[in-house]
Amino acid sequence: VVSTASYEARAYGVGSGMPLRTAARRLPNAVFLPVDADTYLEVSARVMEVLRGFGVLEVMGWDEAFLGVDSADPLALAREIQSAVRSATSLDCTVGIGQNKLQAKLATGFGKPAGVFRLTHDTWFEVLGDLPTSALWGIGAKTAKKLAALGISTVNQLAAADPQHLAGQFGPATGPWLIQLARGEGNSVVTDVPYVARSRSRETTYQVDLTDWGRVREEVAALARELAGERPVARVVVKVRYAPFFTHTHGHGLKPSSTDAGAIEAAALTALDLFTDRKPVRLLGVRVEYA
DNA sequence: TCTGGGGTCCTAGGACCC
DNA sequence: TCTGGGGTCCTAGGACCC
Repeated sequence: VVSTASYEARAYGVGSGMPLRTAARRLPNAVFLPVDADTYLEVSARVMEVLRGFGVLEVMGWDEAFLGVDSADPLALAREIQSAVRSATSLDCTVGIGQNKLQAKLATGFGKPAGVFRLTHDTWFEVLGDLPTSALWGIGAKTAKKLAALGISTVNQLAAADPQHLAGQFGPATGPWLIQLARGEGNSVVTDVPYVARSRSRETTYQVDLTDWGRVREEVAALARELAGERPVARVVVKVRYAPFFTHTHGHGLKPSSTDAGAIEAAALTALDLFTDRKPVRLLGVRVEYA
């Protein structure tokens, strides 16, 4: 699928997640480039180093980070950051400014491409109030649809909703959290403490569906072995996507937890044994959860 | 439009215990 | 013989994000 697309390509309806076949049909003369993860990682590290010079940095991915800064003139600081990144890497970036991470994240969307945008508690509703709930960071297509069925379509409407009612519909944590989102309220703590992963996984979609279960076992064993490392594994979860795109998972705990590749492989195969369906397999995945 | 790979967090139901 | 109420843990699935 398409990882990302230039703004020129987006104008023709090509974007992230789209099957390459579809993209090629919409834009037959587009330039298609392979993913070059090593280069992205290297350039990302250079950008992050520049940003670290400006404040507390919380890295969110290859191309995104929160910077914790108090500034009397945040717009000027944003321009400074952009020119520092540009001179170090010749890359453009967008800076979103907010009074918390939610506001900064959403402001970034309004600043693209390569601009600066600022959101505050005072401007929140004026900018976002009439937008669909899916404009919020954390509300996707499914939740937006469910909210719409309850008569809640805009950010304003969600901000005015009853937390108890939404708790009943979405669960005790998620319901009230949705309303906080709509009010522009959220965490403003930016932290640079090194992130410790809860899990690691490997998965593969096969170009030709797997029909031989012996082969399925071999593939799962190989994926599991790739995940063995320094950290003790407490649980192994196997994912199987059958040809018609139905996906299921089964897991198996390791007691005691272990770093041993053989033990991790054995746990994966035990989990795989919980699958009894022998339909053609499109994807296999293994995830290890750390103690 | 026939749908990648790597993650996180929350929910609901069942098992089990007191 | 069948039963309440509360709590914790485990598991599979769902939703979302980069």
